[in-house]
Amino acid sequence: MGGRFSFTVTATDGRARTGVIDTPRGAIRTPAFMPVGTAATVKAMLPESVRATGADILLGNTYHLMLRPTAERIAALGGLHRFMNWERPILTDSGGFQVMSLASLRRLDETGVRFRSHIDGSEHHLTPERSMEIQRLLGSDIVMCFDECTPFPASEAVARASMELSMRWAARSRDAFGDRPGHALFGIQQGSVFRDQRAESAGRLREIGFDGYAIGGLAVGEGQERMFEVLDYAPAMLPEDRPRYLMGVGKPDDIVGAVERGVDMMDCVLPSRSGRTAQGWTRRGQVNLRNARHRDDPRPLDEGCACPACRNYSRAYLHHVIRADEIIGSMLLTWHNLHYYQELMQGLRGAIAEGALEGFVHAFHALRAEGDIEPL
RNA sequence: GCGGUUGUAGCUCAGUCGGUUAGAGUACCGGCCUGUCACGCCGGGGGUCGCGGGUUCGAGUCCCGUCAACCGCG
Repeated sequence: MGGRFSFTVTATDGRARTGVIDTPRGAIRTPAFMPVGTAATVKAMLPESVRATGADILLGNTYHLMLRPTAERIAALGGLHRFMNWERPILTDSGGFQVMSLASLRRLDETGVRFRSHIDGSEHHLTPERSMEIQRLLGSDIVMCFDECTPFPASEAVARASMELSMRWAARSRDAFGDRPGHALFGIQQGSVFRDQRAESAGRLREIGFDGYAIGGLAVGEGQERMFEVLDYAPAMLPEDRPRYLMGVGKPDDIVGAVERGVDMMDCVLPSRSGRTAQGWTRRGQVNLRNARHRDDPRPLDEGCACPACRNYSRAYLHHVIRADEIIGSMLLTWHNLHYYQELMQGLRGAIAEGALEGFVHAFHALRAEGDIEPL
């Protein structure tokens, strides 16, 4: 697929930016929230429903798709977009997160990582070169460098060794990716919570040169305060004219804080996973639909929300189908959560465009401070 | 009427040779989830061991009686 990949900032407000990433598969409005579709599906959602929430781009995952159904099979079937019926942009993670999350199932050395499959025990050698190949076979629009997501807490020495390994892998990823018009390769900054390491990582990535730059190794247990401390300096270390992608974030207030600090893209499993574990995210905060107080409540989850779950169903119904473990419970709550996240992003984009971000953020926190609606 | 089996948490059950404050699953009440090993994980409340007597230092456990349910025979 020929064509362009470009990023245009259309407005700024403080450190925050809004704009658009153009790709041959369509535009991505920024700041963007990307729902996670690890195994070629945003769980409990049809792709057209995900699109209806306002998502411009989805995530897929190298590690999971490599194991099942395999990248070669997906390529033979016409690529990931066609396979999963999502024609818009897809960003694929490289497997770097699984280097951390599946630490007990893998062995790491300079060449890469050997994983023992959690599905059938088979062994897979994931290297920067193999990760690039898999992401090419999938047809990913935005390819992520193969890295190691540094766990938290990590000592300065451990964090440095991890960051330096990721930088060597970034160079190898760049070489292996080659020149693919219309497809982007993003580098990933590491360095844990150490400012000098973040700066060094950013410098090495800029030297290599990427189409976009991710901030990795955050939201891994350090807490919001320390994450924001890093975000107070990390984005400015990355090229201003390229998208900045904060990986794996987050809760709504994490997202707002990250956008205020200059982040353009984010992804998180939280709205979709929470949707399957009874947690609803609304303008008023987090609501556990399993709680008995919803049992007789005829009101919608969020009276101001236009999603199907809020338009057509009561809290009592959501409570019932979730408690009864009915599939539609996961469907409705996931739909709502993704809708709310996208509405939040739209609000942030609009506020930045109008130079009104401060007021928007103030209102965001004020409504949350009120808490959920009173019980009946 | 006779013989047998079974009565332990709301429900389904475990409980060794009689031995600490009687357990599990589920249900119930609540919490958690951040580049998805995830329809998952964690915590909490809840019992006059059918009832009454007896033996014993000590009984859910052994003995006697009794009530109930179920099975079989009349």
